[in-house]
Amino acid sequence: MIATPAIDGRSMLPRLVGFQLHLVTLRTGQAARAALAEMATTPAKVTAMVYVADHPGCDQTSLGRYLNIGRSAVMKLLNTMEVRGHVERREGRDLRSNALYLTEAGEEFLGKALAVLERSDREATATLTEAEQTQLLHLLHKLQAEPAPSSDAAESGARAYS
Amino acid sequence: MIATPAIDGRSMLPRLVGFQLHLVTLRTGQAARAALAEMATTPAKVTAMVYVADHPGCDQTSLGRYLNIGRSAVMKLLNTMEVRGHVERREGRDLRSNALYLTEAGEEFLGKALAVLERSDREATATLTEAEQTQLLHLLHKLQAEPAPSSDAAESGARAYS
DNA sequence: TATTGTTATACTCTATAACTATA
DNA sequence: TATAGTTATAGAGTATAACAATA
Repeated sequence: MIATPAIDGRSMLPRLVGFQLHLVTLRTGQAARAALAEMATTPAKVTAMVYVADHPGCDQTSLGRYLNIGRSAVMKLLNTMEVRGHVERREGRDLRSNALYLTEAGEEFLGKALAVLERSDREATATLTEAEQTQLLHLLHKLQAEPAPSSDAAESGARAYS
Repeated sequence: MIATPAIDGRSMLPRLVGFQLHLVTLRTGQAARAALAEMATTPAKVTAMVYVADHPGCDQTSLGRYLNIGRSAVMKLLNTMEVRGHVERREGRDLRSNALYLTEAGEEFLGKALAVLERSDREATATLTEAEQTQLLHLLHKLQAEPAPSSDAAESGARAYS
C-alpha cells in the first residue's frame, strides 16, 4: 500500500488510473472519430465489426455486452451495418437468436477502417518510444484480463465515459 | 520500426494503442459512471470540476476545449453545475468572458466524487501490481504531454469515443 | 472582423418498457 | 419463467446555426 495523499481533490487525481485513461481517451478518441468520419463510420461500429469478426456466429446480446450497451441499442447499430451490407444476420443456434457474420464487403471495409485507425494511432502515440508503446499495450491487455466477478453491468443504466 | 503484420483486421488490432484504450475505457468508464450515479453526477462533470479547480478563473471556451466539446455544450453543463451551487460564473478579464470558480460546496462535492472514483479505480486496476499501476500512470501522463500541433479540434464535429 | 457567451433546434446514441416468439 | 430479438418512446449529450455584446 502506497501512502495516499490527503483527498483534497487536486493532489490525488493524477493517481487515478481510470481518470487518466478517460483524459487520454478523450484525445485519442477525438482523433480516431475524426479519422473514421471520412468513412462515415464510428469507433463503436468498428468495435462491433471487430467483435463479430473475432466471434463469427455470435448473437446480438453478447455483442451488446461487449459494447456495454443494451439489446435495443444493438438493434440500431446492426440495422445500419446490415443496410450497408457489412454484416449479416443468419439463423442462430435457437429459433429466437441470430448468428452474426461479417460479409465480404464488411471484411474489406473493416480492413480499411483499421488502416485509417492505424495512421491516427501513430500520431496519437508519437510521444512514446516503441518500447513504451509495447509496454503500454501489455498493461492495457492485462487490465482487460478480468472477467468481472459479479452482477449484470449491461442494461442497468450503464453508459461509457464521456 | 517493428515489422507490422498484414492488415487483415484481426491480427493488427491488438497493436493499436488507441483501440485498446477504447476497450479498457469502456469497462472502467462504465464502472466509474455507475459509481458516480449515486451522487447524481457523471465523469464529464467531475472532469469539468477538476479543470476549474486546477484553473481558477478560466473561461468557458477553454473548458470546452479541455472537454472536447463545443461552447454550447459547455453551457448546459455549467448551468446544471451552477444550479447545484458547485460552480460560479464571475466577471472575467473581458466584459464578454466569464471567470469560472468552484464554490465551497463544489470543492466538497468534488472531494467526495474523487473518493468514490478512487474506490472504483481500485477495483478496476486490481489485476495490476502496484508497480504496474505506477508504470501505466507514467505512460498515460506522457501520452498527454503533446500540445497537438495544429488545427481547431473543438467545434469541428468532434465527439469522444463511444 | 474576431471572439465570448448565449439560445434554439436537430441529430445521435442509449435506456426503458412493452411485446412476440421461442426455450 | 426466462431468454432473444424487436419496437416505440423518452432522455442525455452534442453539433449547428444563428444572435448580441464586446474586443
